[in-house]
Amino acid sequence: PRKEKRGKIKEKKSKEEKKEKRKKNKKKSDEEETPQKTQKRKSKEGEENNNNKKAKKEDKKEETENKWKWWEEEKKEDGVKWTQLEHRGPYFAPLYEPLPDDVQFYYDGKPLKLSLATEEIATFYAKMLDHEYTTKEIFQNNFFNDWRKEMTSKEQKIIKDLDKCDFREIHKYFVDKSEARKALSKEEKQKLKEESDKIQEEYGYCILDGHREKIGNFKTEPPGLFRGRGDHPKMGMLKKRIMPEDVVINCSKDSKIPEPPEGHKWKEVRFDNTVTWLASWTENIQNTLKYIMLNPSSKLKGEKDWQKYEVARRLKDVVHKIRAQYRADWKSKEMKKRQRAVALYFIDKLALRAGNEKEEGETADTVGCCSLRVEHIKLHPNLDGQEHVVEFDFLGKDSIRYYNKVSVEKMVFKNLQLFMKNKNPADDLFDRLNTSILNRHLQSLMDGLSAKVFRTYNASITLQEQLKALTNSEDNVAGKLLSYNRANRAVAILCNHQRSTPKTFEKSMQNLQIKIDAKKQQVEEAQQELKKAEDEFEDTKDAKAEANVEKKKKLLKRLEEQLAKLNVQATDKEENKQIALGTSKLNYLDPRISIAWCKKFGVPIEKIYNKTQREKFAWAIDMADEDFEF
DNA sequence: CCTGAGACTTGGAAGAATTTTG
DNA sequence: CAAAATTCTTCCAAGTCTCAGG
Repeated sequence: PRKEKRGKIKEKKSKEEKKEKRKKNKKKSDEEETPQKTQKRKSKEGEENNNNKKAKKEDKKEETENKWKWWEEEKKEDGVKWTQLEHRGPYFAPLYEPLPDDVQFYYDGKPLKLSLATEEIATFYAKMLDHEYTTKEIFQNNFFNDWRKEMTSKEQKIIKDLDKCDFREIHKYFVDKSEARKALSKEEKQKLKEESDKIQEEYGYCILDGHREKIGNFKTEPPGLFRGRGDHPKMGMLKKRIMPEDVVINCSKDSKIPEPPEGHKWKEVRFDNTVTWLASWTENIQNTLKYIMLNPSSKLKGEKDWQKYEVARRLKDVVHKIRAQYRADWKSKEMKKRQRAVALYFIDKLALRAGNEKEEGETADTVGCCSLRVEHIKLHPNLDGQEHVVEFDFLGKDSIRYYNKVSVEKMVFKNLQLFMKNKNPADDLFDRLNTSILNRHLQSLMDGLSAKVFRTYNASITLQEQLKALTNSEDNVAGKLLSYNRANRAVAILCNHQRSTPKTFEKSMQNLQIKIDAKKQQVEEAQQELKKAEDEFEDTKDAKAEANVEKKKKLLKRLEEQLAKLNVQATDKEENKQIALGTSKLNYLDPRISIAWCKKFGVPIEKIYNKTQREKFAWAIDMADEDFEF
């Protein structure tokens, strides 16, 4: 309680202090708004109903006024995460609604009425019918196995072959249903939205140390079929419905303890203030825990995030020493040390993940640095004019392929040859190393250092360097944003953050090209018209003609700018085809670097961070000025 | 040291909402 | 204004890493 008080007082005080600052900021950002935008807003004003607008405005006000600036408070003692935690417990997935009687399941061509539980599981499969998953044998087998377990003995006797099961009518029912939902009237949609807002309002927040904080995932996961990524041995297995009896609640002793749904009990209620989760349950596929935790905008998550970047910044001070040491260790007499040094080199240079061991047969076969196998690399003494080239080809996290050809130092190359000698393709490359050995070593080099810190550090430092190299202060905002995206992209490539090419990519690229061509045409026409106007002015020398010249000049300039913008867009799009920027932006790049860049070059923060991102990075937005250096 | 449990971060895809376009 | 395109949000799987206990 004492702590809480102190926090509150501090908050109040700081609020007053910041009021001035905020005012200034607001003015500034208002001014910075483009005229276009203001105009749009104005034109909207007329149509939109006043009530709505007012409500929105108040909403916005509240947002800025009530924010908890936890980063201005003193830290809690080690290991204690909160002193007060109150919430409503998870929101449970809706119960199964039976199919209407005219929607039937067919076995061997004949309609078959299923028991409720069996029918529910059948709908899981039916819903996925046009997904590639259902064509895979493992998926089908796992599903059928688990499905049969839940059948009545009578059903078990009849349903013996998945190929004889016809789910198409059920499938169609759900397709139609989702179409119908899309086609609802505005009012009906509004009503649905209000209902979900109400649930969000009730279950989506908790009270943490006197502050209302948003929860990240307040709903239990609905039952369904497990979809792993890549070649997952468990794909298609039945994910069971979570019941209150499965759920452990965590909250503070003196808080209002959440009520389980009527007729039910919690598995357990505990009061553990050394952890950050509000509720947990064990998931039946991998037998691991799942948690309900806070939203990234919360203090608990934000503080940790901030701390992560501070650790990475400390690495910056010692990284030269560490690099010198692992280079020296390449020549160590101890095999163990050599392997450690080469692995660390990969982690540092290529931003590979640590690579924990995984239980065989339980998950897809993926690897990281320490778990690389001989079959994952090829050594080329010479390749495409480069020496000592290592060709990596393996599946990493989420079964995303890592493919890279890297020219490495001679000593690394020699070591790799040594590590691979007399081994089978399926043998571990670093047979004397694992993540715990590596991390123990790293911890001894710097407090808080582990393998993943290198990824954070290299990502952030790369962004900072790239921004420095690419940004041209003469550019307009669009040009600067292209530079930002390119810097971001360099990081995403480093971290191997890939996405599948969007389905609409080719088409939208074509459309853009058409637009560019049309704009070029316009520019040419405008040039001709300007010429004509100039000639006319030459002849007549009258004021009207002069004004006309000015007008045409302006038009041309505007068109040229628009063309440039389109070209920038096209470049950006093409370069981004298979790169996913989101993960690095959200998890690896110290937000203060981006914010400092925005401030320095007069780019509004909203251009690089959307609302959610600004909420997550509120701490950074508040504390970073344009001089921030990572 | 090794092992497994536990807690927490990181990841792309899919679905929903919003904006742009024709 | 509807359809298409784009952006944002949700979903939940899959990593990392620490710690307790043998």
